[in-house]
Amino acid sequence: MKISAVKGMNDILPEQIGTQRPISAWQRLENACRVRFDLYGYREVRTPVVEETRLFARSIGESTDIVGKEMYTFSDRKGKKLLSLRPEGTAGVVRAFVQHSVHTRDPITKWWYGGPMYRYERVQAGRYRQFHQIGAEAIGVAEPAMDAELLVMLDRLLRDDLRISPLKLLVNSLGDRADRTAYVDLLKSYLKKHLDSLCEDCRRRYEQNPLRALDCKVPDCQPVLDEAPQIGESLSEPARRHFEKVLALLGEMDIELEVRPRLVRGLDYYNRTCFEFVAGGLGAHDTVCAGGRYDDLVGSLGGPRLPAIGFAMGVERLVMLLPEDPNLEPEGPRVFFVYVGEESLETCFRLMEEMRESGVSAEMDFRGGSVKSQMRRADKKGARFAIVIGETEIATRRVSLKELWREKARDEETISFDLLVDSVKKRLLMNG
RNA sequence: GUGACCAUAGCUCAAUAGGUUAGAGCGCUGGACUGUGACUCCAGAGGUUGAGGGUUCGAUUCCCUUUGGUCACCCCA
Repeated sequence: MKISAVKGMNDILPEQIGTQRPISAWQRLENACRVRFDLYGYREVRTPVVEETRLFARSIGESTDIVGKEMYTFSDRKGKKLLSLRPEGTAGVVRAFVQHSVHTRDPITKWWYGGPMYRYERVQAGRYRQFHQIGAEAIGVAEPAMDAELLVMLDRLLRDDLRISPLKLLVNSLGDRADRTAYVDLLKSYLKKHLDSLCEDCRRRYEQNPLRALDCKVPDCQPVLDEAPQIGESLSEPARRHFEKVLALLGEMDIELEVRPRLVRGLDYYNRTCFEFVAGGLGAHDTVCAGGRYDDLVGSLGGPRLPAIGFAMGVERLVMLLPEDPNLEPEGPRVFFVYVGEESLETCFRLMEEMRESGVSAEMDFRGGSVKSQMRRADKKGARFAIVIGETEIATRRVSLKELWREKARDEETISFDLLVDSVKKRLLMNG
């Protein structure tokens, strides 16, 4: 019986298989995030993969596709509670923040998180059922500088640290709740007049979520949408000033961006600033990072009425775009021991461990076989040195150190057992 | 939920019009060198042609069903 991984859930292997990047690419991305977030005062938080379903329903929105049809939901053994695999990270993080009354210790909380998320969707390029997000949330600051700092941090991370290119930052303001409801009314009455020139999907959106119609890609819809009222015109004075300040601060830092009046977000909780980083070369899903302000969410989950802003990055999408690492380390052992006969196995075993204890990676092939086949393996693993140990070496307590990689370098020098480790270390220090 | 395309060795792909024993490169194992890799040469292992059914003297090839994969729509990171 051959069992393979569940559809849409992928293995990440040490080496590259097909288009699936090796785990080293993931590690590079994760390390870059860790370093960058630390620089800006974000601390890591880890929350469970499973939460009560109501948490997601309340925060993400009952009417969203995510909650309506994409969650992995089940009842636990006792049957009382409905649980779900998390479809995104913010809800759980905010829940943890509220549950532990974190705001009582510090009025400002900056947290980052990462891990697998789950959505039951048809898989497609850049979209999986188990996928990974790395995100951050800054809770407690309403000032526009917070928005700007977050965007500067992301721009530096994506552009400078990860070298994602091409990359575009799109921003918009959704206004406050009242602005949004006023605008939705305005938009609806406009769309109503043009329903017959809109596509089928847009007519459905008109009923369900008019804002999403603005995102429509159907060419025939564009003329109508271009003429549609823009949310910018419906912003309250404070919301407008907030947005302008964000843009001013970003301009100050020479952050390149595009204001997209038609940019909206899929989750219900966003207000004011929202943004998206889009890259090329990913098929239909070019967004690698998205987020925005959610000033009402913490309060609505039973916590203090604190403003917040956050984002999430799609790890699979970013990893796919990560340029090859120019200075990739050879991952093989530095030293490979080759043994000839049972007695030399013991000697190799001991010397190999001595090598490792002093910090030099070493391996051997316990399966034995011919010296040739063991040497082949040493080469294949990318070892720097090979050491063959047989009867003569044991008798003289000396080994010859063969340097691989080099074409000629026949400098097989004999070294006594006692000096072996030091000698290898010295050579490693001398040239790489 | 809707639609399109694909499926042959571990990987990438061949196989004339439906024809005999399904091939190649890479990888793997071994040998040439009985204690020395990488280069070269030689050999070997590895296939229910995704699965099931049908048409046919004969199916990798044509038809149906099914499973899996890929991509797009919806939606989203």
